[in-house]
Amino acid sequence: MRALADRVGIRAASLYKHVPDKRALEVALITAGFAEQADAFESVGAGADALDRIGRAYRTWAVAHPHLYRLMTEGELPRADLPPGLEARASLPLVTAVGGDPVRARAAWAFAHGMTILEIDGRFPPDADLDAAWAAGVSAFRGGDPG
Amino acid sequence: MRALADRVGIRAASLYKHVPDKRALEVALITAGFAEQADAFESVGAGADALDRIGRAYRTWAVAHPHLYRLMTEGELPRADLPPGLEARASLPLVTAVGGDPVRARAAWAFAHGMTILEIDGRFPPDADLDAAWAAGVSAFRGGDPG
DNA sequence: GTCTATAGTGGGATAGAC
DNA sequence: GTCTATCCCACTATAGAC
Repeated sequence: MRALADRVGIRAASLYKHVPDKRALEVALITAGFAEQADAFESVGAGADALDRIGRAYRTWAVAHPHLYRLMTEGELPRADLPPGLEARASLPLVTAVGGDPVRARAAWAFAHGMTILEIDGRFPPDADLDAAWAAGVSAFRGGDPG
Repeated sequence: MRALADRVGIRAASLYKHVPDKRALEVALITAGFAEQADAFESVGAGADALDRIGRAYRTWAVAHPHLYRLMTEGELPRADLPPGLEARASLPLVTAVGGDPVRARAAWAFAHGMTILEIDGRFPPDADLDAAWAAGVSAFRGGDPG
């Protein structure tokens, strides 16, 4: 709260005239983040390479907002305090891109999140080719369902 | 440190007679964790379903040690303070299971980590079938490389 | 190797004047 | 809506007696 107040140019105590507590502020940020993500994913459109383009949009957005991405994906999601339908709206493009199967979409999301959070946390070896890893994952989830 | 001291039955200050600081303790825990993981992954053996069994071993171990798993995968990895070769030993079974391609192994690891950390953090919807999602991911990375 | 006591830091939040 | 002043708590770590 103090760091934020510094950025805004006021004292930390003054923030509590605008927001009840720290968590409410976080929820507002998370809400804005999901809305931005939804816009980004919807803008890639449909087509054969939709999954590839969603993957790129996912990574690009997260790397551009690493702290917000971490806030959005770590710990309990405050579903009750989020605008109804927002989470579904942000995830719909991916579900569509993998053919409508929510199970497959969940797996693809786990891959994307794993790649992203490991990159943000600097966990990959310095020489790792992350573009290639993303391509391998996207290609794995693009193919027909053999299972 | 106080919670640990309580568990051990001594005062927090006394811990510093055994370990220089908190980080050294964490590094010791991380080292033990990787050794345990390596044992678990090596014990699945080779074969056509090695990838499936490694996936199950990965998830089982992580869910059994959620706090240690988080400690091992969050933030910077203290590579310089880890026993040489330990990280490689823990990851070798996966690399072998995906056919020796480190890029493909990296993608499969990202999927496994994504599934795992999202499950530990309770981020999946309550009705999500995680067994099915794991199966979908494993099947995606088991198939031949079309990309 | 254990203890008590304490230093030092940081962070969330409130009270009340203006 | 901003400020100053302050409270309260949690936490890592050290000093020094035993």
